[in-house]
Amino acid sequence: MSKKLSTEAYKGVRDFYPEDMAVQNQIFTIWRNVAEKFGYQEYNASVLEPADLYRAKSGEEIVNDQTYTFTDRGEREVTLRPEITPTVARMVAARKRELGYPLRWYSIPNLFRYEQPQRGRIREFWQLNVDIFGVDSLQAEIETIQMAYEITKAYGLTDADFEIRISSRKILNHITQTLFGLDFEKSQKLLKLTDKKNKLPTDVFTATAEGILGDVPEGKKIKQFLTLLNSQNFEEFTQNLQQSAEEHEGIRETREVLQALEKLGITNARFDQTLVRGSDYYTGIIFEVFDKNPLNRRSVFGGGRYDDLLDLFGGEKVPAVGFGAGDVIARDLLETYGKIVKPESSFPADIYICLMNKEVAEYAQDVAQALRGKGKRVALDYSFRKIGDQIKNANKIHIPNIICIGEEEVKTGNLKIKNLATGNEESYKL
RNA sequence: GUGGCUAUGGUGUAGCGGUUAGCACCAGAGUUUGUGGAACUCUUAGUUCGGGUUCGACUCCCGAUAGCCACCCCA
Repeated sequence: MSKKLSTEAYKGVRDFYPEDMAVQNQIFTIWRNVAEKFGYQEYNASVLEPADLYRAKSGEEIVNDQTYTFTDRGEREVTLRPEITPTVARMVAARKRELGYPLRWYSIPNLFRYEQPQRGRIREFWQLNVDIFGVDSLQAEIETIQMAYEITKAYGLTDADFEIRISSRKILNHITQTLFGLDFEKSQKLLKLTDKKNKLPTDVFTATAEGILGDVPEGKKIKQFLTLLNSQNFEEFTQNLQQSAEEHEGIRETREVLQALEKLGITNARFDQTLVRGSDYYTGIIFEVFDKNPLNRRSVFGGGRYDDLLDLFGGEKVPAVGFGAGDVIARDLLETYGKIVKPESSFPADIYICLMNKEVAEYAQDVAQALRGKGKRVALDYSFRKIGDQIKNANKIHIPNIICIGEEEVKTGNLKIKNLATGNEESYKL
């Protein structure tokens, strides 16, 4: 024999044994139920996309370092999709004129990212993506946030376990560009820093911000910046923003969303000026669902408005709002909050037919087929072992009822369906 | 990409510079049992891989690989 093959899965990807698949299906069911409850249609696409699709939006560096990209035999550069938003944007743009708006679409794609695996981050994962196209108004944001809220509740979290953080790119850009007069590049830098505020020591954060703002002599900007970031709530923030605050679009929108959510009974939404999100394509409201449990402390959902993304494909604008939710964190949450459905309750079959010897095989097949005709799921044991061993096997693979077939049953046609858990017997005649 | 920790039968683990590498579960064989999630007996199977130090390495050192954690990044 030559070198033995490893039984391990490829780095950063998972095998789904039946018990893992059961959990995966449980998660997908939660996602599908909520998406369809809100009238969303499912779509999908190939995992392969031309590399240019991601270069256009994310830049060369991200494509080279963080995706699986290769050259095919026709010299085309191909990437395993690291997200599906560019794909859905492409699909919508391709049929822009013939699709009816508002367009509500969802998908559960597997995505690939070439990263160092760690808790909550692996190389292949599944993600629910929900997008609504063609809605200018804030109703789109409100609706998708409501969906994120419902899914989080379905994971088993209570309102106190998580919070919905809401921010606005319009406000953030207003601060960096209008208020502080930063150019695009510096603005991006400051926003990235803002996103990390809670992770960095205060003095490091302040020093770095000062460097970007570059007003060392007076220090007026940095003072104002810190005041804004340290605002305890939305009202305090708007007051600190002063002058044009009331008229500013971002402020108005954020207030409207917060109020609408409260009216819907969603009380754990709050404004968070340090929420930025990595993606450059967001144009308005952005939001995240955040688990407050110290075990997770991670973003469960993230999304926002991206009105300009479809411009990449030319033609007129299509406004869009969407969010994504990963299966890895969903699994962690279901585990944390004890919502995993035990595999014992998901039987592969209803009835297990135990054969005493080879002679009864044909008869047993007939019985099985008759029961299947009545909508029962039936599996047979072909080992012809001792009846005790066959029952043991039925228990191991979680089949609740058995029928034993030997010479006597074939002769008389009297069958007994026995429930292994309760011991109850039910007569059955073929 | 960088750093820290880890790696023992299929699974979970114990242990040691010289041991027949121990235990539990699982699996397999057999005995008993026509209805029981059974009992009893026996068996198989392991030091991740590649170097080095040593009389001798599962044990110590280096490298690779994989896992966990953190950084980076996070679409």
